[in-house]
Amino acid sequence: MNYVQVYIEHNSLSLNQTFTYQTEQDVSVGCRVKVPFGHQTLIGFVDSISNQCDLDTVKSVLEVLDPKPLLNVELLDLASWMSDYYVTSKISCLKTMLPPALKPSSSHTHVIYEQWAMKGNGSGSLTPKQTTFLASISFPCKLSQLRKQSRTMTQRLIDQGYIAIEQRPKGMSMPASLHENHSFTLTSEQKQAVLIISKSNDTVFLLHGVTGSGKTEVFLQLAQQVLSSGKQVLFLVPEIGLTPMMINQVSARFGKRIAIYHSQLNAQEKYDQYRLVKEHKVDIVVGTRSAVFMPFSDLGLILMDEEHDSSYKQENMPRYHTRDIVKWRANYHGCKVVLASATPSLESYARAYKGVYHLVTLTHRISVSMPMIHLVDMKTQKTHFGLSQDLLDAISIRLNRREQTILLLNRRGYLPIMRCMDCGQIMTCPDCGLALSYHKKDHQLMCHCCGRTFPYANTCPSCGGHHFYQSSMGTEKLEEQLQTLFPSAHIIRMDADTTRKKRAHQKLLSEFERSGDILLGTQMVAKGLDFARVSLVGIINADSGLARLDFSSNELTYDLLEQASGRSGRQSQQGEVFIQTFDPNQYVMRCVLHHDYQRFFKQEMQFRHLGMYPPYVYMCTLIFSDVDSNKAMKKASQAKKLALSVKVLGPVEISMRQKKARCRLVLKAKDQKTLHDCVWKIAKAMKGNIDINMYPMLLEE
DNA sequence: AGCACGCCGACT
DNA sequence: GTCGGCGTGCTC
Repeated sequence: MNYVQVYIEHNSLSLNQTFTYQTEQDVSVGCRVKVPFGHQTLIGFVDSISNQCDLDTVKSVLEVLDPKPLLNVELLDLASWMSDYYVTSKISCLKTMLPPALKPSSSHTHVIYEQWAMKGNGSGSLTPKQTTFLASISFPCKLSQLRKQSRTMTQRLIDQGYIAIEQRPKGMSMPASLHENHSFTLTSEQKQAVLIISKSNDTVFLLHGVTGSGKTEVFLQLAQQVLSSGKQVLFLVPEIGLTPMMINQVSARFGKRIAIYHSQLNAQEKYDQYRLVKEHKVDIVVGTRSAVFMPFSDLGLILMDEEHDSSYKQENMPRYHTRDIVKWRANYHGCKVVLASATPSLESYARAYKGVYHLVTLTHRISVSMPMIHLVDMKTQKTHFGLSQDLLDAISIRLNRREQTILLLNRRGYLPIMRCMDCGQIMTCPDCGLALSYHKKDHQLMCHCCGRTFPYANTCPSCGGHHFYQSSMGTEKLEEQLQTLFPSAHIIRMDADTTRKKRAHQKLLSEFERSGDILLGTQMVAKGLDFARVSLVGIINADSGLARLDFSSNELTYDLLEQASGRSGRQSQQGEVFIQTFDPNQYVMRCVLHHDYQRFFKQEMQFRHLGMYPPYVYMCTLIFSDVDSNKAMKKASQAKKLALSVKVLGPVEISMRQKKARCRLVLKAKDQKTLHDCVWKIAKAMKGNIDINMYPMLLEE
């Protein structure tokens, strides 16, 4: 008789312990089992196995679900470390590591495959017609497309092996491998960077390269070296939808032995990719946050592009940061890590500054110089619908020259705030207490915090008035107004509303590349896009991020402005950027004006030092919620009494969530271990009735 | 997290 | 007398 210690499928920290069951079946550590637990039957993860037990009541395992462990030793170790490091339940860590298909009680959804034609090395003679047909094909392409052109010739070419067939899950794009035999000439700076990283004995590198300095090529060269030594490479990107060019480049270079893993894949697709890695059938994985848990056996290099990006931090439990996981795994595999960004996180740059990371810098753009920045002082400019005359003139010039413009407005919807002209009331969400936005297309009000929608009746709920202030605007309204100003322009709007459908990103972007004049959108247009004809970027409301008074709002604003600027003038002509601000002397604006990251870093570090914020301290937020706001406050105060060894801010009441009032404590400590121990102490005392966010990137929820 | 147990007030 | 509130504590 064997006894197994299992973690139960409950995310609560109060159940973060093993329970012992008996079984006669074969089981190993890392398998899932079905067990009775109280009045319910649940799925658990086997943590350890023993042949004796000192408990008097032990129930039996009902069913062993996996013949083989789902996770290897490395990943099981990683889960333990994560659970401890982020003060979360171990089961939540184990669950996030698995593709959804392997999560408990998943119903397998079937994928539809489609056939792709690949270039094959066929033999046998061809007729002249067949030869020209074969030459006209740009591989890879969909087989159905070829069949449409000529069914018989396609079949003949397949039979003779000139066309090879590959099964691909439907919807997965196959990049054209046009660049296959392209020669890659590196600038001396790039060569130097590759050399330093590959020759050095250090493990973590911070590659700081201005936008357009060719970080990708450095990545690809490093990856090539590691791949040729037979090891695997993990290439992390912030969000797949926003970096299609990057994916195309990587897959064009490394062809078939690549797995692409991101949140938009369905369960089956994810499972397929997961298995490819597990069975060592691929050598390189390109993916988002969740790809950091791929079951590599022999990892040789981890590349993390745009390392400062906030999408690397998971906002649900467990609230891990990909960078931490990357470093842990690199340490386990004894491999190198390259963190790269044009605007590194203060945390990483501070570490590089201290020599903890090896700093490598790329200062030159490859083809053209950095874009010219104009700070537009909105206090003195005359404006039309929130657009300054300078920016409007610049747009007209681009339209005449058939060049493209990108406009950034960080608010979606039509009217972001509905304030009644009669009583001054703002319409708010009953669940969150935050302002509702009016969306004209659906004719409804939406809460951008929880997504709840309400029908719009053009009536103020408190006084019955019918008039609302029209002063603010979101992307939907901007699009409408731009269209009246430039009636013949082809305007494409990209925000959370227009990209809801699968693959909508790609559709909008390729439409823009083909025939668009103006691309307008929220944050998502600021990053990673690389269009040759874009020579103007306009940032409509550059100050909006600074008003939030979060410790990281300056950093986020600098990052957004610098990244957005980088979209302008990437290939032939020098780009221009118009930043509309009410405070052009603010230091974030000054630093962006001169593309001076160093100066921004030094100034911001001073501010962080004065305010005792990261990276000078380790920080954690604790949120207590209750339908009764007094009770939430009471819980928070109670917890505060336990936090003797660290500095505590709060409790403060923050916005509601799911009809519950919330109170927040912020804990800070100079020493990581002090903070860690203190949070665990509180977590145990409060029995998990608490929302913990270790090392948050933002305070505001 | 669920769910039972248990200890108090107000109702056919 | 009983129904039902939700505080406390247990689940191998």
